[in-house]
Amino acid sequence: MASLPVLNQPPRRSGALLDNLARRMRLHAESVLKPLGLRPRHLVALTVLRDRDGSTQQALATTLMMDRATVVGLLNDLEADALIERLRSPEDRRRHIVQLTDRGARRLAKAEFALAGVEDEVLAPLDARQRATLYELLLLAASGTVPDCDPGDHSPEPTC
Amino acid sequence: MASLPVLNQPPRRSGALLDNLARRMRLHAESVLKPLGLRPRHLVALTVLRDRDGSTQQALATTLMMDRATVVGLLNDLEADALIERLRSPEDRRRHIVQLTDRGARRLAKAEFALAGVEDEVLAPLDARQRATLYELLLLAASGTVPDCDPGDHSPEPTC
DNA sequence: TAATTGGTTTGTGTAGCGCCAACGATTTAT
DNA sequence: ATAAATCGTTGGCGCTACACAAACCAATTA
Repeated sequence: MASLPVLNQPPRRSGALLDNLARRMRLHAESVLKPLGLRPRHLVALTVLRDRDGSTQQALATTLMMDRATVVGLLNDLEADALIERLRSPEDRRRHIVQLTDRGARRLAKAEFALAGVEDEVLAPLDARQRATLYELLLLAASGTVPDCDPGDHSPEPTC
Repeated sequence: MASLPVLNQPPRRSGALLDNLARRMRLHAESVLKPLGLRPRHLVALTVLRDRDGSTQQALATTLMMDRATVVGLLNDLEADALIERLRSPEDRRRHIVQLTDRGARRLAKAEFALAGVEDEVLAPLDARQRATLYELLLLAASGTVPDCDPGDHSPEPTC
């Protein structure tokens, strides 16, 4: 043991703050999303689908850590709006392959664009670089991967 | 506009990821917190109180962005367990000053310690430094200071 | 005295989700 | 061929958490 003098402090878990921040974001997001026919839950699914397109529903449930039944309901909503498609897998015809449609991608982009104000309000104390860092940390934590390391990389360490 | 070539990409809002991550954390945290007689919502309040001890309930509601009535319920739970105290403010005896008790601080530390496993699971892809960064960003965003706004201002427009 | 404010209680409504059970369709194991 | 397991689907039950509104007391301010 060499150099970690951080034993006296309480651990300072992020869970609670995460909870609070998510609630606040959600609260404001709802009204912004409503004109687009979306609810926060849908945005979660779409966001994941953008990076994990062509997933099985099962795989989706695993990534999202959600019950299968819940995912089904989610996808029903999205499919009813033609934002995603369900295709039968050729290899195993029990499976459904979930595909983001063009319409879905466009809607997602539109929603994210519309959410600028919400983020500005909730993440007000954070400057642009801090927000970028936050996003990267969240993405890393959520999916374990950084899809494409873009040039605007502000992460504190060279993960990519 | 000088050096950021990031205009073609979708905005990549953090909201959805925040939502998902918070849900996952919460899901695991519930079972860990139950033996301690706490629920996630309580931990949120305690965590904020650690940094904003001696706040008015109104101030608490503002920082947490919660309805006053909801905060009352929260504090009722905590006070029933002697984790916080409500003291009348000497200056304005209408107000209640919320104070974290020793018991409350100890309970919070205990809870955070117990949540180590949960965070390890949910934030697995993040190393210690990244987690620290995440916590700092979350805390900054959460307790983000409405200092210039005079306390009497409840108007819906964020003019300040 | 009247109006306002901080906190409290109660009730109504909603969103989101976990969990379980049952079912068709399909695949795999025996 | 028959049985078992798997994927998606539907429906139902229950729970947490919260917003919102109304009405109230106590204390402060006009």
